Amino acid sequence: MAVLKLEPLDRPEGMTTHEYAHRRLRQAIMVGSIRPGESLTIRGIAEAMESSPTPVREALRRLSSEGALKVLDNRRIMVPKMTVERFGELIALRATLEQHAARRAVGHITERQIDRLVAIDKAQDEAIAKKDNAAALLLNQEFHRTLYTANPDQIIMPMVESVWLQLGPFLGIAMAHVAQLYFVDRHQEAIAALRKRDEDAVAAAINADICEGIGGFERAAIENLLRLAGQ
Amino acid sequence: MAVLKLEPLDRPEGMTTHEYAHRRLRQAIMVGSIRPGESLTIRGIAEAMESSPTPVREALRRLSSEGALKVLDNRRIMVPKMTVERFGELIALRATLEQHAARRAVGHITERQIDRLVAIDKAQDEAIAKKDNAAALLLNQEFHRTLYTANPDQIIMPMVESVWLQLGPFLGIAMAHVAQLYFVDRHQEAIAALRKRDEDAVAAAINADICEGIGGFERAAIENLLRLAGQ
DNA sequence: TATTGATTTTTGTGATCACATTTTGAAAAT
DNA sequence: ATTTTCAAAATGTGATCACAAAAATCAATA
Repeated sequence: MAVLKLEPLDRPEGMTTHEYAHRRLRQAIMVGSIRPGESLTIRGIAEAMESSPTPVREALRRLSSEGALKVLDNRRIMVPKMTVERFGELIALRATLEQHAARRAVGHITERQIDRLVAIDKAQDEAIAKKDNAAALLLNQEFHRTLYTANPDQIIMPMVESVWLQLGPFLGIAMAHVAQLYFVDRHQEAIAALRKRDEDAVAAAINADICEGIGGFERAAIENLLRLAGQ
Repeated sequence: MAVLKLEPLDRPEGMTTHEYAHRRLRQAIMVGSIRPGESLTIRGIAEAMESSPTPVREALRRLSSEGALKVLDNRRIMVPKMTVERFGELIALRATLEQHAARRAVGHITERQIDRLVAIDKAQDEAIAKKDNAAALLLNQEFHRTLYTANPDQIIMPMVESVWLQLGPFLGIAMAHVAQLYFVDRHQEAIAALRKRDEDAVAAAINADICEGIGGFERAAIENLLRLAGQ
């Protein structure tokens, strides 16, 4: 059996086993440490995290509902393979979703929350300077999440996270094969637009942030990466 | 214990128990037959469908990941309550998601598939004429699903279904308190735009279809409905 | 050597059980 | 009548077991 490497995560008291399993698997998928196509076994995962099949199955069900995993006809479970077409769909959807989420947040976000965005952006820049890809990625996500959740009635966040999760394996491949991910972001542009409550400008900044960031990969570069990773 | 009424669904051979439980619960939520706020118990559901806690728990996990159910701090599970704000968010998100999905389908859909849309629309009109609300609702969903899934690489459909599911309970309330749901749709406009491969026109038709359909409820009417239902 | 066939192992699935926590309901006290 | 206390019932959770299906292994055959 393929040995599943699962980074141990800290487990807050009161967290259920299936929830913990969900978080650990999610994390592993997000950073691309589970190879697409590699089939996951319930017992294997349970053993790797020293628990039993029941909670692991629940975690797997959730992850498949979140689009992070695919159940085959054999009832086998795997990380979906990435294709150029799927990648294009994911980026386009991400742009649409996050522009919508940003627009819907403009009317709710407070100056205090915008200050927090500034702080997160600063921390991300520092992580980039230190060439800490993983930290930069996490801070980038936190920036976007903080913006979108400023809307208290927001219901889109799980969908945004789903897209991030489906993009995760590709990022993992990219980080493994590209010496250094060069980050470009339009966060300051977004912040300025937020201060002015300019909804269109916020949406434009978010759109550019996505399209020039991860979405900026050329088709040839994507094909190359996928080939390198043996997809 | 509150007796849970679960409409028996036909179960194709080979369908697992948790999958069957998922479908039955989903159906019940979609038509609003589970009151928001009513707490669901695993054992109660298992008993109602003559199975055991394990597969029911898996179904509940999936449904909560799909936004159809909410887990409270008590670990109790319930259908989320509807508010005017949430309703507004759901409609706005639905419009954005489905316009995107429609745009992404225009380049892929075949004339044959458009013919199928025509047939579905005709069937829906007949259901409306017969005042069969449930059938009309299902056919309306089939129309939209058929359009969006014309794109073979589409990844948005689960999200669209999630919004439908979250809107479901409200529809249930509306159908229970309004004598007759009057359906307005822009399907023929969408079909004409599809034949012309006019992406903007397709998106406009879908947007109008949503905003003038379920989204057309006035704020006062929504508040009234929610109050009637004792939310 | 490649291929078929049978046997063994692995795997997904769902029922059951034990345990801890929560909820409930009745009795007692204020 | 209201609140508090405490025991009983209900509930979520996770480990274990049995069963069937799928996969893998290996021997026999072409």
